[in-house]
Amino acid sequence: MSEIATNASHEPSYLSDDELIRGIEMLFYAYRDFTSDPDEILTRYGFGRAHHRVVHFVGRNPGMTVAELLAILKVTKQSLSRVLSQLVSEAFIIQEKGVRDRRQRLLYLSPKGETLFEELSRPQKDRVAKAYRAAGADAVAGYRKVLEDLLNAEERATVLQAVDRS
Amino acid sequence: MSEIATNASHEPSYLSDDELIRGIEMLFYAYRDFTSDPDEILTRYGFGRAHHRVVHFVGRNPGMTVAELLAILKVTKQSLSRVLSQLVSEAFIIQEKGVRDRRQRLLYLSPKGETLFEELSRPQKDRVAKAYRAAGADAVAGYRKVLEDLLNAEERATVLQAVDRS
DNA sequence: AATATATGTCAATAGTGCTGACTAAAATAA
DNA sequence: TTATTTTAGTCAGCACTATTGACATATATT
Repeated sequence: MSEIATNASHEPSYLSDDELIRGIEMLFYAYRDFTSDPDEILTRYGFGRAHHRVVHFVGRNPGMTVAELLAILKVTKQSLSRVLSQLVSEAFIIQEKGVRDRRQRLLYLSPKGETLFEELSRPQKDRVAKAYRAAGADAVAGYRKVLEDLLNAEERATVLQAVDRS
Repeated sequence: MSEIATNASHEPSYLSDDELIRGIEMLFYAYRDFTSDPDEILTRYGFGRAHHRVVHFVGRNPGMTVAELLAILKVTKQSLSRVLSQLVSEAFIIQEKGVRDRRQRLLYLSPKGETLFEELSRPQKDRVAKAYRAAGADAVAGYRKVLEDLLNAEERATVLQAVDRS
């Protein structure tokens, strides 16, 4: 077994095998509950989680390209294709040819798409706000720091840039 | 719009609309990368994430019943049935009749299952350990506090009990 | 003109989830 | 004892999300 599994006594307690597994499980539980509110709303539209992800990231990054979206979601273009086509044909998302590169399809939310974005993000923002309030400023900073350090190192810069774009 | 969306100036900055959305996105990114290592291992076994979740929670709660597992995973028994049957028929999981209630099927990992559990949890533990080390004790406490507060209130007690069982 | 890039599409397959309908066994209540 | 409830399992069918591979189109770059 590794030194982590055996938890040598000189390690801080939060690095014990047990605490690490708790950290894993907490993330599972939080993500499970976190997605439950939007899932309910999406069902009413006949959409799934994949649609939510597209609406979210296009809403946050108006004018992004399909390639950029693929890089964030880490799915294949064939997977994205289905949900994106639906969202476009049902007029939640608008595609415009790129001006600099006319091969690109720049993605925007329509007003209808904006409304869906708001509807989906409201319960999640409320949930995060409630947790942030309950936990306090220091805990929030710690939460963000740990999540950041959980990311694949090679993507940390990209993600932080994406998140900090606003 | 709600008071959260408009972010009245008397709110701390971490409760601004933008910071809340960052909190949402960080969770998405962390979960995305967090599941990537096990996913790769599972592919080699012909398994998916659902198998991982079963192996994990049975490994952590030896002798748990099917009903308990369903409550944690929040899926239907029909959904669980498929993956559980596979894991049993391939001898990763052992079912034993309950002694107190012989309708129950108490779930245990076989030695083979233990091995898979260890193999799957190793990269995740390493990832969490690395993040915890980098972030430090206070940040870890904050991380755990916020995740806890993100849970559905009515399940917080259950989850914390489950996580604290060890 | 040749090559590379960005996007889209068709076909086939896999994993995960759902509902509904049913069976079986065992526990519990009347 | 008999009736009801609980726990678990199973079968059929459907939907969503994801995959790979092959190919097409338009545009940009060299």
